[in-house]
Amino acid sequence: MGLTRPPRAITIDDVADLAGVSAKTVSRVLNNEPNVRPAKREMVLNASRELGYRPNPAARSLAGAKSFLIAHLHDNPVPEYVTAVNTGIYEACRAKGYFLLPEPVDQTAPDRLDRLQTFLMTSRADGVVLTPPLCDDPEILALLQDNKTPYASISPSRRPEKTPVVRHDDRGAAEEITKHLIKLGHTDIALIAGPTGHNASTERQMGYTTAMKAAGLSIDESHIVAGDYSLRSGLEAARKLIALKPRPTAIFATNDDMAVGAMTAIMAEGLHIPADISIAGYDDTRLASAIWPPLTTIRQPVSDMARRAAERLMSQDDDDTPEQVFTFELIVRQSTGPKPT
Amino acid sequence: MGLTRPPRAITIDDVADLAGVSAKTVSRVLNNEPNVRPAKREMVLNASRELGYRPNPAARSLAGAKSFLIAHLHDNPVPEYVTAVNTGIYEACRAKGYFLLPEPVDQTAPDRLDRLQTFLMTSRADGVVLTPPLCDDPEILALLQDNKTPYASISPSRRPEKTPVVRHDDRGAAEEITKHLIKLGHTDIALIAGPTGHNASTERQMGYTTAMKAAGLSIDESHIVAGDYSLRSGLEAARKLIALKPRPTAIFATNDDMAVGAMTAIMAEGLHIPADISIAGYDDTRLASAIWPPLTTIRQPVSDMARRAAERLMSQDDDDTPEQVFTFELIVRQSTGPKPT
DNA sequence: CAGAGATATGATTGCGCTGTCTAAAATATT
DNA sequence: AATATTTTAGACAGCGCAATCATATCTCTG
Repeated sequence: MGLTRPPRAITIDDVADLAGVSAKTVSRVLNNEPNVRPAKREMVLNASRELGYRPNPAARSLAGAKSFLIAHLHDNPVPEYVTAVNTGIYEACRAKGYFLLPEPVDQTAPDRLDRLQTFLMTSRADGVVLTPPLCDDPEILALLQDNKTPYASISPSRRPEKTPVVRHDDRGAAEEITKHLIKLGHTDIALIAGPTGHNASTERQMGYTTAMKAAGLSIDESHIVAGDYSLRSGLEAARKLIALKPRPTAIFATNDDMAVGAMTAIMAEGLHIPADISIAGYDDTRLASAIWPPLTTIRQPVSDMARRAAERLMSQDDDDTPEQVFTFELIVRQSTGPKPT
Repeated sequence: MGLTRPPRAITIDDVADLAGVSAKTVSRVLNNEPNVRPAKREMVLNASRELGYRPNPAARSLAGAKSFLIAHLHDNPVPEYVTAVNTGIYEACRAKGYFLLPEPVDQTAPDRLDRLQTFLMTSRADGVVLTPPLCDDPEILALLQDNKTPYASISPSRRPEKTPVVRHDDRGAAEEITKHLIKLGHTDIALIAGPTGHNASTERQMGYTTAMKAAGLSIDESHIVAGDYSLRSGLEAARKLIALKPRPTAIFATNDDMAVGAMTAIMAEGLHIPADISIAGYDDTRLASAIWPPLTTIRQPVSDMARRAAERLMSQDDDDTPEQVFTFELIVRQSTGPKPT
């Protein structure tokens, strides 16, 4: 074993020799540079294919002053979200011959800036993708600018100037799912809100309010209960809501975890979903489709957004549309149904 | 802005000049090579610190024929697991100046080997960490060997020879959690098993059987229901179990998702946990501590195992202990209680 | 069909670091 | 004290590629 392997990796010169051209021409072809006649281009491509040539990334980086690395700076407790973002960036990178370098950042750590600085210098990443809450950290943004490292933000609260931003329409989505409940005949619709101060949380609550007002429905103060995005908080919020008289016939929880918590509380009470109460969530997590009944929810295209963010970082063309808003998807499943008669 | 930044990055020669030594000596110091007098070592370290020098990774790779990259090949649908493994590898890498390169592999894709080959050649990763099910794919293992890429496996079914392996004691853990239920007085203990053919699943079932037999308890055939690790399957399995007469007073589900599904079914039936039925899970996912009542479960130190796997890949010392077994942790929460009287 | 202009190709250099080899300094040995 | 041995330090080359610039080839124009 091993004897069949070449002792030395194939270099650009090997390809050049086989194709009968200079190394520079091979380089031009493989980097899609102009000024190569089609005939030679073909020869190079054939030779390259025949030898199974792969450029040495270290050499490319050193000579070209590019690392072909896109970093993903993240500090989000939800593995599902992080993974989805990773996936999107990965796909964009793969398509362009880049690599994804995930880098966790502890936003509460006092030395986070030092560590980030070290990371940027040692990795030499060509660009970084920022997810909440890091994309709202002014010190981190400043550090990136000082380092002249391009960055793109996913769903930031404030929009940094002149940098690519992708987001999705939280408010519109919340409005849409509330409308869905209204269409089913519900009028007493409760909201389990997210933590205050959280941007998406505020937006989602506003969407709910907008839809209710647009339908001419009054919003009872007691129908809005705050949670903290945890399953437990959803459970407790639902308990309060169930106790109300008259009882709301539908609950919109602003994330899936809280919705599932609410479902647990409701079922524990001997009530049925959606016969007695409809439940809607937000995020379309794995849980939403796993639980029974499966949850009506909103899917935001996290991976798509991340892919786009990475693409904008890698593309040459300057920012034409600096902010890009992605559409959501209302996913109707069995947890919502007509208002009980 | 930007004018304060140096136009050129700091090189090893800058450090060498400031320290009054040769570049090679700086290199020796920074790579912890021997044969540098303490005095000079200090000077180099000071100069390096003063300039904030960071070696250029591309140059290091090119000259040293090492990429300082550890890849994580994964094909697991559970984001939590993937993230935990990533975290462990990341930490090990960070400590040694390496970087983590995650690479999803679609085991069902017909071109998976080509893609993997390309990945190995283009990334030049120094080593890869394999997680199930990839670590049991003979073709992938062969490909890695052909490429002379060192690899370490986490919880493989079969143990590849002469390669580092880390695992945890599935059987022992299942035995332990079953014993926990027995100690609480339960005798009719049901099992929601995992998919057949899955190694961990088999082991966990064996642990259950062992504990039951050791306690002199008979295992009713009807008390063992197969699931597929999905929440839904746990729900359905629990429905069957609840319908039994006499009803089991405890259920051990071989993963948390199925346990939560079972809890949903039980509560929907108007039964109480753990007053009427105790539930135990496995894996200590985020869900386990989020749900109410929180789930008694087993925590396997996934991140620790991954960290160790990566460390073994990076360490020079040849495999002393080729297989390393990690201990589990029984986490007792409120979902299990004494047998109802 | 000659010369200007455009396009295509190659020779050379250097990116920043580490491996190898050799020379100098320190230490050990007789 | 002189030599042998080991340790420490530096000179130099080269990793594989892309940028630069020089040269060769081609196309167009009058």
